[in-house]
Amino acid sequence: MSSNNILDRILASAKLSKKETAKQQRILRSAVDLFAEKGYANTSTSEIAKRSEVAEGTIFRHYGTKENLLLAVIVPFLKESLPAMAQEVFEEVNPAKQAGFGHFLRAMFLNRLRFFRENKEIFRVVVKEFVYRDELRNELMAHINRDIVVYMFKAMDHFKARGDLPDLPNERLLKLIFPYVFSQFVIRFALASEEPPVSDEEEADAIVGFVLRGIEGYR
Amino acid sequence: MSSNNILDRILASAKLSKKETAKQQRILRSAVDLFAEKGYANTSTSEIAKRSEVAEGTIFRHYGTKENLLLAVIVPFLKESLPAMAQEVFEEVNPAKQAGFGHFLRAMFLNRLRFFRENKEIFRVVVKEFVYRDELRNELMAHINRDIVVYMFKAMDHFKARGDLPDLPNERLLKLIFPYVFSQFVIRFALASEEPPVSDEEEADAIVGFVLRGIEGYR
DNA sequence: TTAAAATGTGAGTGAACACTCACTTTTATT
DNA sequence: AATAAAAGTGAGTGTTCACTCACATTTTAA
Repeated sequence: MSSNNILDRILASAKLSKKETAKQQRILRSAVDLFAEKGYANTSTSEIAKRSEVAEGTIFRHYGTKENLLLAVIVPFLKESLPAMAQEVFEEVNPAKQAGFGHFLRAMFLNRLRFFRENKEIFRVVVKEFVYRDELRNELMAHINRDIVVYMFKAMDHFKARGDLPDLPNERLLKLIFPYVFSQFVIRFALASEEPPVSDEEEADAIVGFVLRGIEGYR
Repeated sequence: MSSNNILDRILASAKLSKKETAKQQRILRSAVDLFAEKGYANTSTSEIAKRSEVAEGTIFRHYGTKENLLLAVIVPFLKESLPAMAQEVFEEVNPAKQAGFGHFLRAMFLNRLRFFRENKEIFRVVVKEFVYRDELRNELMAHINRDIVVYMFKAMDHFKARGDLPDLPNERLLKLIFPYVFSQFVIRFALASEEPPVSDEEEADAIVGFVLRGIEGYR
């Protein structure tokens, strides 16, 4: 393995993609399903070939290695889900336009809830491998800290200036809020076998309410 | 694989254990370290043999299969950590003796924090495999629901009767509290590379406070 | 229409894997 | 001290794995 880190390789491989063959799409679909179900390490390339009704050689013609196939699955998801938290969401969910931190948090929660639901299988793959592979996790965390957390801090400063958020250090606030919200996604989409029979809005109200009251105590 | 479920096999294999050889202990130690670091699927038995300075055959003499070795690692931990939550903790942390739900929760948090810290490596193995293996997770969850949740519900009823806890359905309360508390353990011991420079008591106060205020809103 | 490039194939390959077994060494029993 | 039982060994085994490659088919470009 060369000196490149994973994210560089992710971006590089994403650049290469022109158009996907029908067979490529079938390969990716099968890979996502199998990785989500049994994990990367327990899925063989011959199994993926069989399910996609494709010769095993075809997989390697397009992706070169099994590892690259995993990246081809994860890349588009990360490219959408992580920066989205920083850009798309921050526009749709513009802090300046929101009535308060609660509304902002609620909008973010609902936005990501729907995105993860639409990409449930890939989310499962990412969670599994995030826990399983230290190297991948460390590089992802570095990326998140570098690019995403900055935006969250900006939003928090905004609401703190408006007196809508207690004047705790940003880092402390994030550590109180983020694990709680994210654990809901992990439980719902990666661990539980089925979703609870509650509307998204009710769920959002409950969780945001919980978080807001929890934070308020520090004022 | 026979009709036995995992937990039955766990209990059966635990029954067999008489006394451990020095080499057996070295094997278990190496297995824990390697499983925690790279995951079960990415660790080979020859690697475990090498690190424990033991012939590969010795591993199979004692454990029969690689899968059984994993169970031999996980069993004692589960036998201590899960029932402990139901018995030891509920005696040491007797609901009737606690000033209130907050004190009870705080005591439980500190108790498990210390236990997981002492068994950090095994905790990492369990978390990794819990996320990675659907079958193991489902059986573990069934066990937790059957044996542990019952105790938690009893404690909650106790505090509700004393008016120390809002009169929400137990299930709902648990779903609000448990993910938050447990995610703290997962982040701290399974995902983060080092522990934060905060005293256990401060951490307990922060988290319990957060949870209590979050719940109180529902009154 | 034809050449070239891209896509697709599946038998084949070496390495790694979990596990076996005939045998040796150590420990426990009398 | 003799014997049996338990623990330990490592070369060997069959299987599975990711990956290759010479060739076939399809698509694109001129």
